[in-house]
Amino acid sequence: MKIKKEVTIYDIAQQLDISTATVSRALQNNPVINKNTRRKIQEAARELGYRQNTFASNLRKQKTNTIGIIVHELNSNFITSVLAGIEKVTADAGYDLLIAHSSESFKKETANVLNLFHKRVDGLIASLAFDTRGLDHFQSFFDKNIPVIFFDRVEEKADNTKVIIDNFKAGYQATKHLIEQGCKRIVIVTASLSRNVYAERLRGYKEALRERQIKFDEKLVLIKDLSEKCGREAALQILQMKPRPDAAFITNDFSAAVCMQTLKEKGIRIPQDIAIVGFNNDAICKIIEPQLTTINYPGMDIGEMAARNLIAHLKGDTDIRQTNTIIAKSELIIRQSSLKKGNK
Amino acid sequence: MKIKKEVTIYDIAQQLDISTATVSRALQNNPVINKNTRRKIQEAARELGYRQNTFASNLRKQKTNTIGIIVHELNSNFITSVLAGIEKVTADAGYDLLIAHSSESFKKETANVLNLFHKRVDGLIASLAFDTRGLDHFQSFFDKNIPVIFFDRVEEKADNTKVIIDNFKAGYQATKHLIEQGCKRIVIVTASLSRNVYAERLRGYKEALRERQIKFDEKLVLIKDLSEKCGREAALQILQMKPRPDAAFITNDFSAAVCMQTLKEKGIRIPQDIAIVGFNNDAICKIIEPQLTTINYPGMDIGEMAARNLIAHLKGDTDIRQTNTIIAKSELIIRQSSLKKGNK
DNA sequence: TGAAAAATTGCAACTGATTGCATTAATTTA
DNA sequence: TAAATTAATGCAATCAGTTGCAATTTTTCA
Repeated sequence: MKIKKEVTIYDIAQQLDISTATVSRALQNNPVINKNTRRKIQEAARELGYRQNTFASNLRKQKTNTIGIIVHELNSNFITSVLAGIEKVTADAGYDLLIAHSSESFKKETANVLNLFHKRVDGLIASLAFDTRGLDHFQSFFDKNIPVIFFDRVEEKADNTKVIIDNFKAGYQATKHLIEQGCKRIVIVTASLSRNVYAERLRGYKEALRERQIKFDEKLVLIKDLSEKCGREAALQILQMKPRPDAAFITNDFSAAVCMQTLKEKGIRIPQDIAIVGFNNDAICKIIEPQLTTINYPGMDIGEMAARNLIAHLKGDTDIRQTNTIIAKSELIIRQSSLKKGNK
Repeated sequence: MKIKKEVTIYDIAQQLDISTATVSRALQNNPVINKNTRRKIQEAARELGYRQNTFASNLRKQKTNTIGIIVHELNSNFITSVLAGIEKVTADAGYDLLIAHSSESFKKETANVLNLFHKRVDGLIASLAFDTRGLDHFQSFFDKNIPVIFFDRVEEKADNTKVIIDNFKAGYQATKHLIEQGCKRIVIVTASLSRNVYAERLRGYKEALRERQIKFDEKLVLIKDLSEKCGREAALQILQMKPRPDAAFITNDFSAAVCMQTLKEKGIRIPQDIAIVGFNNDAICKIIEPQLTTINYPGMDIGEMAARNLIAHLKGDTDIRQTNTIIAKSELIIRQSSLKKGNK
């Protein structure tokens, strides 16, 4: 099979005996070109099987119509919803997406940022890795005034636009709910406190305790990585504690599910012996036994907000430096795993 | 803040008073350039904050070093593992990935194919959407001899390289296992039979029945979309059937989990009343109660194989037309949900 | 020391589309 | 009908690298 030569606007121009300038304009539907000519050119393009060379175009136009996205992982319901939300907005506006994921590694994140910078994305939407500290690796973007919007895992102090939920409130609500169920010794399983989301959730937890005059006990705070393994570990640690805790707020649904299962294996009844609250409202919440009380994390909304905001920047509707923090609504969803009422 | 002007190889050339040709070669670490010159140029590039213009480069080189990936969804464990496998291989070989997903829509898939074609990916790895029929929408790739490799959801008749598991065998094993547990009326929940994977699994199911002289009953085949809703529906349908089935082979773990849960709610005991086998070996298998027997679908391996094969094509090690079908190993993983032994 | 070989470097064409400005053609107006 | 508008098209520079081939410099070896 012969490989067909690539068709360019020169070929079209030649065939119709007109200039490439006219062809280029016609293909962009520029009204300055005569309607008939335009139609003729577009037809010829179709017939010849012309495809635009994005590189030549990007090179000349000095922009890519592409938005870069950096997330920590792909395999969570939350992230998938965020992506869906972003896609919904950007597709309409005619932008392409370039998705990179850091596997929770700062090193990979840095590489991704650099890569997307080289690829010259017009803007960036990012959620930071676990161990990312500071935003120096985004400096290249800041220097060139390329808009960057963060979501979920953000750098709180930094002066950037961010889309987040009120993690403090979420932590507070979850804890308050557990207290209202009569729990007094509430374990909290969370991740590195240098990551805003986790620090805030803990702060909310503390506040709820304080409000009800329950003394905060350092030993009930378990800092983990929110993996499968960590769910198991947390369960075992909980079993070792005495007096035994009567509730656990595990800031990730999957870990919570594993933890709950491990506890059940050891003969602990949920929620009677230990009440459990997760975080995210992943699909698993509803298929485990008992169903998991959790915080709904509205990924789709967050994605949409981030994308909409970014596009506003790109269109010049808003100044990049006019940064702000957008708070999405989250809420406590109460299911069986935390309802001790029957126990009273 | 002033936006810095972009640094090009011309700037570097000027500063060092050499030609752009030398700069270009040096930045590619071309050994034809003197080591010292190379070092000097690379240093200057770093100092000036030079970043390569990929478009100019791609335009001239006529290739992108990018591999396109089209999947039906992102939010499954299986797909995520495949992506991880692909990434592992391609990253080493210096390729970038462009990931698109079709949301199970043929229309979106077509758009994605076109888009990646315009983006001039050097090769493509794809898994087809539910309702995709034929491969005409890939014709542009075939015409230009751009290698395309399919995995999981493939078009069986088509003459392309594909990486799959032996779905027939998987269906056979799952069914045989259930029969060995003493089950006689085995429901199979699967998806559109025009999609190879599902058709094959059903064929395996039939074969296992035939072998044990169990009559095949059309009414026990439920064609669904393998969503959450479908798990619930399947459960309700099963409850309606009389005599009641004693097993269900649900070709998707998540659906199986939902189905199982619904059955449990209705007072059915698993596996005593109804044994259940899923498909994929997603993480949920181990966190539901009872743990789910399933078919392990080695996503990572499949991704690696597909990527390795594609890269071999790209490097010219193998002819694109020398297509083949690569079968990855899959296996039955037996857990509680199907073990009726205690029942006998 | 001088010629041949090897190592470096540079020239200039090339990749394909876009766009400011000039030119030409068509239409309107006085 | 000539001048003035308006509409349509083309010229040619530009975007930033890459690379075949030629030219130059350096090294090697007799």
